[in-house]
Amino acid sequence: MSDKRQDIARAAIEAFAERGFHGTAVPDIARRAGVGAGTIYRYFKSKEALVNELYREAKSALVMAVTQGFPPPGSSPRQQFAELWRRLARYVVENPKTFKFMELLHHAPYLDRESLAVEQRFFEFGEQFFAYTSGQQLTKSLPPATLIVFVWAAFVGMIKAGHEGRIDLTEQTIETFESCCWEAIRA
Amino acid sequence: MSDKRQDIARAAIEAFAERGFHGTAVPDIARRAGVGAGTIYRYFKSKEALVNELYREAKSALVMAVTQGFPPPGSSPRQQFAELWRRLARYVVENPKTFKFMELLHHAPYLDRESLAVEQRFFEFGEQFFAYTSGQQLTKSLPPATLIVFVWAAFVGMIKAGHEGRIDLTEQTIETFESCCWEAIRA
Amino acid sequence: MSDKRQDIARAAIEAFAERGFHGTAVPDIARRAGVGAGTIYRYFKSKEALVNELYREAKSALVMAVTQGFPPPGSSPRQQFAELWRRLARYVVENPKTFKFMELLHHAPYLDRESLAVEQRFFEFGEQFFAYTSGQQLTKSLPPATLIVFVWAAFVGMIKAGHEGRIDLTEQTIETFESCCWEAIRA
Amino acid sequence: MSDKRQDIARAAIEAFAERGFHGTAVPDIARRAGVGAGTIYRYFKSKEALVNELYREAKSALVMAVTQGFPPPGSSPRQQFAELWRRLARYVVENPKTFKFMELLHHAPYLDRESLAVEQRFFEFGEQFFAYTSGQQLTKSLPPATLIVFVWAAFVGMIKAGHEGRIDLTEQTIETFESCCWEAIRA
DNA sequence: GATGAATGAGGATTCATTCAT
DNA sequence: AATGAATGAATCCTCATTCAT
Repeated sequence: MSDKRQDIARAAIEAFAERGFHGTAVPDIARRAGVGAGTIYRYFKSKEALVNELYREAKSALVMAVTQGFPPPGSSPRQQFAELWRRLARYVVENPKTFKFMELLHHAPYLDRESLAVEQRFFEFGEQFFAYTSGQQLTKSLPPATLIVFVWAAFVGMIKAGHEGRIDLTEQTIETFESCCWEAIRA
Repeated sequence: MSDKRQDIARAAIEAFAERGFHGTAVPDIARRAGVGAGTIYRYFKSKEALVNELYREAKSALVMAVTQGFPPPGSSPRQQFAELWRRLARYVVENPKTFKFMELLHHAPYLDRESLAVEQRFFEFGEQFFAYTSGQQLTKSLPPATLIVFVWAAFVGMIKAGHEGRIDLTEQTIETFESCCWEAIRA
Repeated sequence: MSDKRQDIARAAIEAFAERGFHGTAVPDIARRAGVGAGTIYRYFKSKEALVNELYREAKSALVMAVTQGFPPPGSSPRQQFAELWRRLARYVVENPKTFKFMELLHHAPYLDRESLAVEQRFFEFGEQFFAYTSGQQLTKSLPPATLIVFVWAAFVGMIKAGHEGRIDLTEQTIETFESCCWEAIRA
Repeated sequence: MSDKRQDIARAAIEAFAERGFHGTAVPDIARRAGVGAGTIYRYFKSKEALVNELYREAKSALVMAVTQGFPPPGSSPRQQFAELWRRLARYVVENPKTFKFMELLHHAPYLDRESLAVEQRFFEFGEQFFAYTSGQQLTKSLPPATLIVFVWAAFVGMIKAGHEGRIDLTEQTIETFESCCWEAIRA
């Protein structure tokens, strides 16, 4: 008993991650998903709607994975930062295609307002965290936006380099990047 | 006396930067360049050849801008790092479309072996620098690849955040990121 | 207890009348009829079979409405002509969609032999009437086919003009057209 | 030296006349015209634009054929009516496909405002004529719209019957219909 | 050399029809 | 009997590439 919507979503994310939005043909997605081309249109209004729905779902899942039960009670901000990094890494290592998909589509012109709003909420969560740590003089007194940009940049770069084979995404490496990152932003 | 190849290259880079490879039509490039569609094929064998040549040229120009007359004689490694960061930033601020183009195309499946080789040389230059600084115990004793990945990640993330309006790409911000970055990697 | 075949027939006639044969999708008909798409194929072999059956039924109903109990005993040919005109008009005013449907499909390439035969019988009835009136020297000594063509043309044009809002289909107008028509063909 | 736009127009009119708008595939038109499918889109923005442009051109040509140098100087209204009828018939006999095309498309939902405006001007010309003749008490004192509707109905019905093989479109028949028509509307 | 009209393969999407439930 | 999800052929349209001028 297969869930066709699920099959299509998975196939589409893989295909988009590999070849981009315009580089991916709807019939290719259908073939990968093991469904007829027309079937995709029973679940998604159009190719654009498909990519937007998947983007929102992926981004929301990432936010969920990171924020669910966060912060762990009794943890220090430094520990919380480490926890965030670990959660992000775990999600991405477990869903490499989904992450590539999100990064490739990031800020693409075919993302609609709603998709961008989900993206925005993701950053706001980070900003709130750093607004707090900077208030506590644990991190540099820089705009929270600057801090989250730096941290996210380092994280994304690490993952991409891993996917490109430039570095090995071992737990060790991931921790190394995390501690570099903290040293970059700590007060 | 206009140089048509130059016109085409500029137009193509802009178009690719805005809409990606598959999202850009060759006739659109021709129109932007003010030439006939057929003319593009006098200078480039195909759309793929075009994008690959442009990618190599752009990456090479970036390498040139960064490595020309580097390191400044009598400068310390710390000063050299700052100089590298400044040169990268200057190039990117002066050629925003070209940078977007490079980042968008980065590791795309239509880049050929030769283009990837240019990319590789770019990273090798960074690795050599960090091999030296780490040898001097100025930067962490991590694989040079790890350091260059971190630094490049921070740089790219900063520029992209600037393009997306998430932060302001003032000299001040650029310097801030630079010093954060150094703190992240210094021994 | 709804008669599904009836529902489908009504829905199909309306849809075909509005958008034509090729412009109407079978699932649209199903939705309008309040049945599943597959159900249509329990009652009709195919879309073509559907349109042909409906066409024959509609044309037959029109013939019925006109010829049932015709001619009224003791009526003069002139009165009979008026009666025919009135019956046609009544049928059409009461079944506007059906008339539009018939006219739109008239002589379309997907009408099969049997449907055209029903069409043919309709004209033959008219020809017989005019063969008689011409024999009586009440109408012009023209081929009956010519007379029926003229009369039917005027009738159809009147109705269509009414549907298009070019004239008002009042009883008055209908009578006016009838008397013009008679003057056109009377001896 | 063939004019491709002309080829496409002719082919499209024939195809639309035979199978209707939705029943005609763009590649079919291309094949008939002896051009590539893509070529059609160099001359017409879309299938809808194509049908609308052709409709306007056809209707305008018909108006031209009828109104050019009309009325003949020194002719009586009765003669003028005959002349109109003759001109219409000549145009239609010489351009049978174009006439079928116009009639099939008449008041179709894909005709745009501009196309309907051309249609409107056609009827207005007729109304003006009958406003004059009725003013002269030569034709019945009925609304000009009613008269033009009647006459146009008879004309169209005659032509269609001819195309369907129901009557022969000889000069004789055409004249017969004309005189019937006049008798129908004369005062 | 330069052009841009022409092409047709390939793209997104629709829809008549089937069939498992 | 009735359904409507699933299909894939066929639709309209785009675009990389060619070639006559």
